[in-house]
Amino acid sequence: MAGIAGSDKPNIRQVADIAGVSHMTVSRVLNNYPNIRESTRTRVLEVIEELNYRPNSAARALASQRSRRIGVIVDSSSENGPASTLRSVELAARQAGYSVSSIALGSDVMSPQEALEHLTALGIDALCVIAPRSSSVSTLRTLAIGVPVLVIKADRDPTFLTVAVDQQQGTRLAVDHLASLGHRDVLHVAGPLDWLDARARERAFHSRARSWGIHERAIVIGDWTADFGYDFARTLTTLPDYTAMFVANDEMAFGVIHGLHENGFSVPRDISIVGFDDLAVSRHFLPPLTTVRQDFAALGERVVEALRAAVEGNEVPQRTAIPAELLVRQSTGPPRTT
Amino acid sequence: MAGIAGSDKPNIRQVADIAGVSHMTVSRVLNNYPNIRESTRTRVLEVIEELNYRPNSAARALASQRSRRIGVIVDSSSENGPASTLRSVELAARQAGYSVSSIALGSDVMSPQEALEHLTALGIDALCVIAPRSSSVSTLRTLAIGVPVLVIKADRDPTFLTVAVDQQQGTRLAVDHLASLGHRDVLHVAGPLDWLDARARERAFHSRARSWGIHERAIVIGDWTADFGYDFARTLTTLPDYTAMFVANDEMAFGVIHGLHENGFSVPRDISIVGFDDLAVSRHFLPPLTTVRQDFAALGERVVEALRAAVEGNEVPQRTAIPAELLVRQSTGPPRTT
DNA sequence: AGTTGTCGGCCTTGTTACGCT
DNA sequence: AAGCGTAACAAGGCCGACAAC
Repeated sequence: MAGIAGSDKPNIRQVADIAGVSHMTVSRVLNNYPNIRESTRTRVLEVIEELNYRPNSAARALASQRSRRIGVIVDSSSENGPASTLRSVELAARQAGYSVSSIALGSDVMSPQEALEHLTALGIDALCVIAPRSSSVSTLRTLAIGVPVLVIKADRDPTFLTVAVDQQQGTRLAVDHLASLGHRDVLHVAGPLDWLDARARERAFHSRARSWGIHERAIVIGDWTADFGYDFARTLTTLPDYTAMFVANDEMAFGVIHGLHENGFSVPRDISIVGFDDLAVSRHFLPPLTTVRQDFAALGERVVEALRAAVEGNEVPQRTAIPAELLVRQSTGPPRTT
Repeated sequence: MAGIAGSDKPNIRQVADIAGVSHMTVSRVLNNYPNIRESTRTRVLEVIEELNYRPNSAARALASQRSRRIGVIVDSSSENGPASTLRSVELAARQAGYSVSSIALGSDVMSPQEALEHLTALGIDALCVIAPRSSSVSTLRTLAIGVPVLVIKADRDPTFLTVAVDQQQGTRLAVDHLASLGHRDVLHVAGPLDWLDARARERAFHSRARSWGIHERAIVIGDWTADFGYDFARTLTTLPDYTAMFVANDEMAFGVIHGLHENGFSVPRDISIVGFDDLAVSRHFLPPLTTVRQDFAALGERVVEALRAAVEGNEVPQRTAIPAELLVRQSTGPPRTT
């Protein structure tokens, strides 16, 4: 088309013809087989460069029965955690030569089964499940999948590989921070308890609170949204008997602070607040939010490492925990002295 | 393997054998060809159901030279706008029977060329470019791509299809709001001007400000981050001679409010702030942020509609603009009277 | 007689082109 | 002409055969 003949996409045999070898030699060069003479390899690579040849991934997937694709099922992809995790998985996957196809569950009309259908129809070598509710995990447990499955969750699992940020340790950081400021009456605003992360934080909160002798009380169960936090805080018409809150994510924490403020209370003077996530805006909230940061980039890398090992038949780390980090800002202070 | 013979994935010929037809008939049933007797179609569909047969997408892509995949290049995928757009494109694509492969530009070591390389190596039927800088668009303009390309940007383009939220109209809403509150001295805090959206908002701001007789002044050019907004606001040790700011995105607006607050100024009493995006937390910021909302869901649908039409050879809408919406909250009020 | 390097043929699964009733 | 079939093809990978050193 462009004057020069053969501007169509070259295939492996054209490369072979020009290099004066068989198509299999080209294939071996491409796949780094050992038994190729150096001069042959160079010649082939030159022709590949010259023609700007790129192997056709569909043909490759068909012949090798390997798609080099990782399927990702992501629950509530609009939440910060899941979204960040997904992006980090995508990045790590690409760097490992894999592509990613993701399907969002949650608000869509999309069950785990359907999502899995879509992905297996696409042809995936491995499956990663992000930020799942326990119900999603249960469903997946009943399904025959045929490829390695990794679930991003904190607890060890008999069926799946797991990788996660250490929710327990992150929660400990938060509770220890409050306790060392002197708080002995702390409310936990949890996420929906069918979410594994929410459950893990809730359990860890109770356990750590107990060991500090923090007054045990009923927790509040939210839905991750700032709206919930706001509505809840607006119900507090008088100062409650606790002096701090450990809120399961930053968004709810924002809502809580907003609601408290509208009711005439001040953070941290009247109540201290610790969040979880460290959103980009958290340090610019009024007041800047003390929160627990999760290293999603590391998470994505561990995920891809593990799945890749599983796919390629190498030694697989059965479970990986990534440490969390506490960022102390201005939403926490000593308890009020009334 | 599992006792029953043939627990492996069935292929089209096995379906054909059991249904007593040729594999071509099965193919025709799958692709809704017209000339198939109803009874044959039913029989084939029954066998497909029974075997739980799913066509192999790699084989399909190889034979048909169509991957039913849309490649997406997304600039700064961590920003809210791009991220939301990407998710909406993914959703719309899946509903249209397409899959999506996305590559993030920006902080990564990844040029538009490389991204395009990756995607074309994967085999895509169409390309969508999200939230691009003008430099990315220029680069792409020089590249022969071979598939329909849609760029999400506000201006018409000779080379590419375009779809976008109407930045000009959205900006008008913001400026009109401030003007009708009485503001005649407004500062624009822009995004990086090599970003098409930032540039569009800046142009629209100037044009609309002029028609209201708003005092012309140098704009401030930021980088979309809350950190920038904060640093800028901290430089304002005394009240400036303007009474309102139109900030090009909510994140910077958060930073600005934070910085103003630390300098002892109050929003909106001393200065009114309008943002752009409507993040989930914007309504819970202190004060809740007046902002311009973009309908990303509609955006994704239009994108996929247009690309699909282009791929399948139907009538293509060359350019689509989606209206924006102003949300008036509490970060804006009448100008201070000093 | 072994290694090392290369070749041709057949395989993957579905679609396109054409042809026969 | 509606309804279906056969052959060729898409772009690679696997494997046995065989030549060269």
